Amino acid sequence: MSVRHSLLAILAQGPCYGYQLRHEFDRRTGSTWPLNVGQIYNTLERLERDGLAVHADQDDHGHVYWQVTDAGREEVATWLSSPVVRASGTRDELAIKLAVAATLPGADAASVTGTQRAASAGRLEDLRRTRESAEPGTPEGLAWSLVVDSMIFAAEAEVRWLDHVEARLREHPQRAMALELTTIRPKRGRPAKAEAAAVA
Amino acid sequence: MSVRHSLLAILAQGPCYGYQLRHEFDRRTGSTWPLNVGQIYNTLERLERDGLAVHADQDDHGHVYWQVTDAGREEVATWLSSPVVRASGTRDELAIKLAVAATLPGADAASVTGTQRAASAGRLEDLRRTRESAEPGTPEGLAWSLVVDSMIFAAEAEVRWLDHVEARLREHPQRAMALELTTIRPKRGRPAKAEAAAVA
DNA sequence: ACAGCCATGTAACTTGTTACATGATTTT
DNA sequence: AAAATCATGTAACAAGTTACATGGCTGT
Repeated sequence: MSVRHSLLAILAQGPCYGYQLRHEFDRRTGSTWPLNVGQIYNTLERLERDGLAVHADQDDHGHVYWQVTDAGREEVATWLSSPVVRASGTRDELAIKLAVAATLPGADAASVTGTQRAASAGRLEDLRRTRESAEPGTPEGLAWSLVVDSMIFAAEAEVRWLDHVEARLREHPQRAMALELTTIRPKRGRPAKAEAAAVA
Repeated sequence: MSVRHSLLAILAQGPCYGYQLRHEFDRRTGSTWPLNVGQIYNTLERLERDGLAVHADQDDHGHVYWQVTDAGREEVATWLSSPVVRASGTRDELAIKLAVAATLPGADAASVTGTQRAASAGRLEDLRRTRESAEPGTPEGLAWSLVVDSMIFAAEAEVRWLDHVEARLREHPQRAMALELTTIRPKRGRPAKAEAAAVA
């Protein structure tokens, strides 16, 4: 919901037209996650469907402007005043992957962590190098550096966790974590529908 | 794609039926992100559609078994041997939100970071308390502790980043980061379609 | 008898995302 | 004249997610 909410929040600053919204989003997020233009128009239509935004008048140039509604403004206020909750609902792809790989008798968890560690460490280096080339003065530069920093902090945590996992894997051989497939509750001799049908 | 891939990877250990797959996924991820049963059947159908899994025979109990195909096995191998790339494509909800909030003249970025910091720190405490209650011996406990640790590491990084952002916000008043809405490239006097139509 | 789990499935819906069509205007 | 950018939109799809319908079996 972050794209949707972001666009709505920008719109709450004043009426915008579609293309402009992309521009605003892109420079605010440091062009880190560029938005496909089509998505803007989709999102605007969905915002309208949900009563959070409406069409406004066109300007001299024929730009199709959009405006936030009262409900939309409320939605933005709620969004800004409530934390992003990472608890449940947000699945961590990497954590899932490693948990599954580590408990899979047929997989080599150590090689998974190895590959991932190399990739994450490489990415971290890239990010740090990128970080140097920040233009400190401009507002765009400030916003951009915050975004890059968030990625750096996350990548550092990822690498630390991977080291931690590798240590655990060294302590316990994978055999200690592997989970065989289980039949949920083996009930022998239960006459099943299919069997019954075959008998009949 | 993590759910899809996880289910396929579990399936690659041996034929499973739907309900069993949920069980396997849940215990491997420490029941941290419980899976709605319906999603299993959806995913299985989609895997079949994509040629990665097929129906197998039913057993005595009438369980509908599924089997991985060669293409599916290949897919699993590729998944396990390639890193999760967090670079582009993966949007960080919190980073987006803060970047947008910080550059919005009408928003109070400091209160956003404050709320989020409190929430994240609270969550971190919960996680650490949860961590204590790990059953160390069992394979399930080992896998579960890895998942919890990943969340702890991530939450720590989040709190650290938020502190970092708050420091930056204190250095620069929000005015220094705020971005006014811009007209992309103001072109005066351009005869627009709408205007031309109105004139005609 | 009844609650609850096991088990399969279907239908609908959400956000995010891309590919494409279309045309005006600007730059080279 | 051609290429690039501005601008609006449409159509389709992916993955995830939920709600619901439908049964059989199990323990109390």
